[in-house]
Amino acid sequence: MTRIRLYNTKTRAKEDVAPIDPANVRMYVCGPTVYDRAHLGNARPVIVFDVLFRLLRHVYGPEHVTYVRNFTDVDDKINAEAQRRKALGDPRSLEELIRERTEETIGWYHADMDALGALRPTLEPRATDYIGQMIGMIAGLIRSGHAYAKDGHVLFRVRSYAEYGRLSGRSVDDMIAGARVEVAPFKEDPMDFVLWKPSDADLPGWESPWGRGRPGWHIECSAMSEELLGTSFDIHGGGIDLQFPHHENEIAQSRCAHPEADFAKVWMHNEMLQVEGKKMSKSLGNFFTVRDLLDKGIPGEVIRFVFLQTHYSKPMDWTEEKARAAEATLRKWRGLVADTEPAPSPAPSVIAALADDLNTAGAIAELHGLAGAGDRAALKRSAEAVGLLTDELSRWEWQPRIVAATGRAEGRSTARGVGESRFDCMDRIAQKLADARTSALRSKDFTEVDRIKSILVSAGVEVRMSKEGVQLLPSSNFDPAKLEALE
RNA sequence: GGCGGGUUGGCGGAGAGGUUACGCAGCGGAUUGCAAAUCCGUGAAGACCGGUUCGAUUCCGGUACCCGCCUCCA
Repeated sequence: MTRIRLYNTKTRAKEDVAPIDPANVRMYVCGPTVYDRAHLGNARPVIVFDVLFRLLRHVYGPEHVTYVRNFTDVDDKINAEAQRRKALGDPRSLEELIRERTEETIGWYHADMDALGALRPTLEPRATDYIGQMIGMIAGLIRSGHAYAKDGHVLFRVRSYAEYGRLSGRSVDDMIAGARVEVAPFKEDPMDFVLWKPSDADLPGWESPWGRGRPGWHIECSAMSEELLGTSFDIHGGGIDLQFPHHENEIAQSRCAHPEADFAKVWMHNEMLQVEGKKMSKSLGNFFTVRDLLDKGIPGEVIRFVFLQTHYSKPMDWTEEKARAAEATLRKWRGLVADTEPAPSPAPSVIAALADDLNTAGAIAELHGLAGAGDRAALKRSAEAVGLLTDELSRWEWQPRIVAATGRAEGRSTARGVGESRFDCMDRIAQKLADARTSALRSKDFTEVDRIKSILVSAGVEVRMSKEGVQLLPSSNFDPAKLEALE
């Protein structure tokens, strides 16, 4: 069996993965707060842990891996959006507006992540469906002295957990010394964090022993992971920015609630995304969502490829240049594996790269090797192991056909599935160009051929002409409107 | 201020204490009405200063610069 090695943030070392129960390998990843479209940075953990999910399924069997990724659907930003809509005159109740907002955001999230070729996790719990478990866990922490209630709030007593700060390598005293937070009056200690907080009448709330209120952010993940994966499980993932305080707090809550258990054995953190060398932020004007890129015509598969080129533990830079290069490579590979039956299993070299702490860049290098060797079946199957060259992601590419100079069309044609209409004119124009070229080759007057070609190029269509015939390849920025002059 | 990550050829980006990463771009050639694509070939690196070693880009220490977290942003 393939030995998977992963870098464990908790021990700061690469370790062999030894599942608690190989018949049910369990992974939890912190999911999105569903208040708006996912931005490009949100895609990174999704793709990273999707590759790990695929690898675990490959090694332990698809039915022996449980992957949980939550939706945080109770949050002040969600409330703010709902209140904004209400202020704009929407007659519905706040609860209805919140429900609508989270429902539509979850729908967007699924659509966008599907477009990136990410498999859906085994379970996608919503925080609001686990309020009871959270209340139970908080009550237990109060009983054991790890938490206290004050003025409708419940706070975790950080000093009661000696190992607090272990994951992120911080000491409580250092943090207090450098802290910039003002201390709320209901806190015993500045480091204590909220488990439960009171809700006003105009905020969503649930009845609890401490009054009507809502849970703090950190308790959600502790309660859901325990309910769905147990008190000890194999892998916990998320962005490096969650390492502190979110993951530190999760560990404190869960280990204090269940001192006999380990909680997560391996902690994995992906590094952040940058855009053209800078942090993505609204103030820098380089903030964009996954949907923005898809709408610009950049295929999800291209986005995925760009992400996989950088190891998850390193900061990654998104650039237009990378997207262009990735698209060129994928075009080449897709041409190579078209109509190819995948090999029964991925190339061992690809699996070996992935098993070495998810070395996706190394895996892609191996794929280049397979492509260079012309091993189409292995390329297709191996690429699928990292979620590339899958049939689900093939829609972006128009499968070009060659219109021969003899006037007869050859080969397969048209895009598969959705989006076909965009390319409806392609065959007709290709034929027109092929005809013009046939007569030009006789008359030696290429004026008309060059005219058609330059219009196509300006519309974002690559034109290839050879003695086999004419081939048109619309690129991702193809604009059908610019072809009107040819109609 | 505290904690953490990074610095590899023109660009992107891996592994390995001694032997070609890989891709893109470039250059030379084949092919082509032009061009593209394709094919063949090819040069190019390891921030800086020390140390360990027969030998380090790879291990250790320091310096510089960049980035992130410490604020419910993945």
